[in-house]
Amino acid sequence: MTYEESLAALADPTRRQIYEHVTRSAGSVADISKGFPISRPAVSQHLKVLSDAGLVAAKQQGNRRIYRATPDGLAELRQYLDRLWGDVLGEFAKSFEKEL
Amino acid sequence: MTYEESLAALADPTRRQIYEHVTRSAGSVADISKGFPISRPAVSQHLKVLSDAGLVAAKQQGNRRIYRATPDGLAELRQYLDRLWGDVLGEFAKSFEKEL
DNA sequence: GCTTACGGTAAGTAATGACTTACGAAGAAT
DNA sequence: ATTCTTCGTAAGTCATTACTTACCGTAAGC
Repeated sequence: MTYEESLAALADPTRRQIYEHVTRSAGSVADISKGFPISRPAVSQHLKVLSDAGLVAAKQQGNRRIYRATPDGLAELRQYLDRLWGDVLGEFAKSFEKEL
Repeated sequence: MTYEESLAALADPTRRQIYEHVTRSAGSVADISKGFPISRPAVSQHLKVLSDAGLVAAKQQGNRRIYRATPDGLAELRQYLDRLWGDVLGEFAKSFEKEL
């Protein structure tokens, strides 16, 4: 569960769409698959990547697994970007000083 | 210059390293290439992707191009993640209510 | 019991993309 | 003027990965 994994997980367009869907409403794999033009195993594989990144988590409910979004992976990613943001603003300010 | 581009740009490990390097200190393509085990054209291609995403920008200086990090692309990405963060926290809270 | 629904995993394929070398254009230096 | 540096781009190669179909285990329904 690192920010690298979250970054790689959200980079793929369809996987990002799946994540956004889960973000808005949790559901079983079959439910989630309904809205996408790819096969159910493909969705399952995407959910595994999202799960490894800490972006979603599954709760077993009888025969089905309910996937829902978790804050963990996203929090890590936001923290990393905040660090970058600080560096960028710092260097950006320094570049102005040099130009004067 | 969309958040999708920034996401895809930062997903690749070596490209992310290049970006972080530029973040800390601006420099020419040759300068940046010094620290990496890949060819100069490869670095150039990575810089193009970063540039298209609005993460870096080049300033022509005679024969050389000085690349530096720009806030634009990173700002878009952070904004997108903030939107996601809100959705995730909202759904996360609702899931607690349901369990009680 | 048997069958049906759910979902993870294996294996194979096709597309994407990260790299290489080769080349060409444009400015600096001698 | 020509030589050298800088850097972008084209073309080709190799690895990664997103997808497919096929299969298996497990729980629910009849």
